[in-house]
Amino acid sequence: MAERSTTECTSKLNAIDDALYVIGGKWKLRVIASLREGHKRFNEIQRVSVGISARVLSNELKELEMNGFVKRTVHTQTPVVVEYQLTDYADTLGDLFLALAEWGEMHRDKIRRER
Amino acid sequence: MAERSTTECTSKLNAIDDALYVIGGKWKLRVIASLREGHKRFNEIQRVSVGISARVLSNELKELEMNGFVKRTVHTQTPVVVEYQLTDYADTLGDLFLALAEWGEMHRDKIRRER
DNA sequence: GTTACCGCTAACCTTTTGTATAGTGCTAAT
DNA sequence: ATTAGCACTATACAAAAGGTTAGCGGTAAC
Repeated sequence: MAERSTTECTSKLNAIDDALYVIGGKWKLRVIASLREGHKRFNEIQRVSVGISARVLSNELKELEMNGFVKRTVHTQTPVVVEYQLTDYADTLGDLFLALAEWGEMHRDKIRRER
Repeated sequence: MAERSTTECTSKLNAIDDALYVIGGKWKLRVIASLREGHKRFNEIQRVSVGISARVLSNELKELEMNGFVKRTVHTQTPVVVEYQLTDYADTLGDLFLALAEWGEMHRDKIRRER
C-alpha cells in the first residue's frame, strides 16, 4: 500500500518532468508565442524571437515538431518556401499555460511584497 | 490595442518563466516530494533523493527557502539539529503540479501511441 | 555581377547545471 | 582511540544548453 503510493508518486513526478521538458528551456514558449501570432516562416520567427540564433531556432522547431505542436510544410515551388504552423494539439497546452502564468504572477507579487 | 496585448503577452511569458524557474531543474520536485513525505533532516532527504549530492541538495534547499516553500529551523542543542519543513505557501503549488502531471501523462500516452 | 534574402547546418566557444570527492567541526557510540 | 553520523562547504570536473561565426545552395533585386 505504501509501496503503491510511492510508485504512483514517482510516476507523477516523471510525468511532471516530461511536461517541463517539452515546454522548458529558454525559447520554446517564445517560439510558440510567435507561431500563435501567426508567424510562419523561419526568418520571420527568428526576427520576432529577439536574440535567438538560427541554430537554436532550428533545434526548437524540430523538438516542437517531434512533440506534435508544430507542422512543417515544404512548398516545392521555386523558390522553396517552408511554413511552420501550430497544430490543434498545441492547444492542449492552453490550460497549462494559464495555470503557470497565474501562479507565476502570484508568486512574483508575493516575492516583491516581501522586500 | 495591439501593443497592449503584446505587452500583456510578454508579461505572461515572463510569469511562466518565473514559475518554471522555481520548480525547474533536476531535483526541486524530488526534494519537495521528500519533504511532503515528512522527511525533515538533511541527510534523510539526501538518502531518499537517490543520486543527489550534498552540494546540490544544499543549493536546492536554499532556493526553496528563498522562494518561501521551505522553513529551516536550527535547534541549538548539542548536537545541533536542523529541520526542514514545507510551509503553507508550498501548498499553493498543488494545483499546478496536478495540471502538469495530468498533461504530462496525457502527452506521454500520445507519444507512445504514435510509435 | 554584386548584394541580399531564404532556410538552414557545421564547427567551435561559453555559460549553466549537475556530479564526484574530499574534508570541516562537532557529538556519540564501540 | 577509532569509527560513524550530522550538516554542511570547497574544489574540481563533466555534461548539457545555448551563443557566435561562418558558410552553403538557391532566388531575386539593383
